[in-house]
Amino acid sequence: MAVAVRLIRPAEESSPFVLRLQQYASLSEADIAGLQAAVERELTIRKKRDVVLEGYETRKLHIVKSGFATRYKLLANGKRQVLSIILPGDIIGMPSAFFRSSLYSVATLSDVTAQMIPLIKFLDLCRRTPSLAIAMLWYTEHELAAYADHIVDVGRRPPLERVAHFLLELHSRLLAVGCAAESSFEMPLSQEIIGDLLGLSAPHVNRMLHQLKEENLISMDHRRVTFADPEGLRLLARFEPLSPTSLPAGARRSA
Amino acid sequence: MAVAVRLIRPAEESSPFVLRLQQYASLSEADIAGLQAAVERELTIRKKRDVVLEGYETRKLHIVKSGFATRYKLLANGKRQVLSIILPGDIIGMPSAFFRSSLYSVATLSDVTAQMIPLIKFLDLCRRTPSLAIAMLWYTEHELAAYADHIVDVGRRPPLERVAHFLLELHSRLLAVGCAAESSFEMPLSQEIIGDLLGLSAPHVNRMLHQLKEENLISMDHRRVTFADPEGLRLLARFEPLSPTSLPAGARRSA
DNA sequence: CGAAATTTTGATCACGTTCAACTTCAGTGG
DNA sequence: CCACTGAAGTTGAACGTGATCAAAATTTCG
Repeated sequence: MAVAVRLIRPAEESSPFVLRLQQYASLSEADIAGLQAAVERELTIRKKRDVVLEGYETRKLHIVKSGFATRYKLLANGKRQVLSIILPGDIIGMPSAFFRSSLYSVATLSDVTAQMIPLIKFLDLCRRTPSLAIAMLWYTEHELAAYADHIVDVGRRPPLERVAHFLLELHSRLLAVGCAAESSFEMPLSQEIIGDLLGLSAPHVNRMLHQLKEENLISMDHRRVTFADPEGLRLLARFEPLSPTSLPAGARRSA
Repeated sequence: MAVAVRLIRPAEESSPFVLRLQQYASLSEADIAGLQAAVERELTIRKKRDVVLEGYETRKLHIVKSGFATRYKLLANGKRQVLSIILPGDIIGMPSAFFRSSLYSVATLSDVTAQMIPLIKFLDLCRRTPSLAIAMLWYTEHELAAYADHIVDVGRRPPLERVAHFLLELHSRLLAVGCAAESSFEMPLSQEIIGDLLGLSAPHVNRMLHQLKEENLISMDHRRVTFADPEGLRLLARFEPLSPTSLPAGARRSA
């Protein structure tokens, strides 16, 4: 009765986004084709550009194919809170496009290529494609759980664990989209951004990173992070991967 | 062309949940009837009970009709992070029911009456009712934005603003479900819980609350909070209500 | 009415910020 | 190719905030 969740034909060249949706609900060839058809255009945004600006209206979704970006908010006191790191397979304009004016800003960290779909078109597609709607619901719940984890991080985890937890989470997400090795990865973020993500100052992030090195849990070379002791790190951070989503029987049935 | 969003017949006795969904997409009588039909049973949970326990599997959604609860996580170091306050119209089991085992715990703060729907049944209903699926997507995006706000609160807002922001947010949510007066409300939370919500210690919450009183922004009598200077409070906290959701034209069209 | 939970208060202290200087690195144009 | 420039990383010292702990006062509830 239990079914393997990730039965995806390896031959097929799927986008990270489609790959991700497949985890949540099985999409037919037609469903995927419909999604592709809704894409209005594919574009590349250069490094360090703003894609979405807080306060402005957006009615577009950008499905990221490659590259990295940050979703953040600037406060009146000059501080910045980074809400999330956007990786391939993520959607820019979520949740911003669902509100009158964008709640947050998004800026690219690297060149980003993305597929643009107007929100209305996307919602219409969801209306016509129940399994896509279900998959999207699942996708958003997943996002919600990630945000919840972030709240716990920032609210109650001590700085060292916070940094450790963040490294593990980033790695597992990068791994899922094929942007990381088994136990090392290229970190596309400055320590200042990590600080703004975790609610710490940049110098303190630096100290915590060094402490993790001293305790032989990680090693760093330029921007490459290697987990010297993945198990120890997981133990320290009490990291539990979010990914293993469970699929109820009903979700696989076709409409 | 612009349509009033909350055109709801006042005569009709709608649940806070349905009222909320109506904001996101127009549901037909049949849609609502279908939702009611999916309810397996209505139940009342007594004060201070656990509804969901972290680590256990849940496959049920509980739509809250009345009462309050907290969604929280216990850390290994004995600390607790409260993720959100659950009010009437909210769903218990979200996002927990979407994962193999529940990510968080939920405990009631007061007696809670709720309508139980098995997740599978609910998803099947979404599959058959596109407008419900769309409304739910919207609902979850809204939840996501609330969590994002929470991250900003805990990560970068100074304690005084944090508490002020929290009071305003709670009030506006209570107001939306008819559990608050224009500028005062009964606060169902101990200072310890507020602390665990905002990442502060209980004594410090106490101090901040007193400071707000001293600055004549609020007044408190037992558990009743009154906004003495709502505008000043909003200014201090830079509070921007999340509620005004904008409805794209497409969302109102029927399938 | 008594017991338990919650609020309030104060004193101490550690943690993490802040700020500034310095170093290293990466990218660019001469 | 190297010198230059700006960004990012690193370090240290001083400071202030908010945690912690404990005790007292008050409220709530059984």
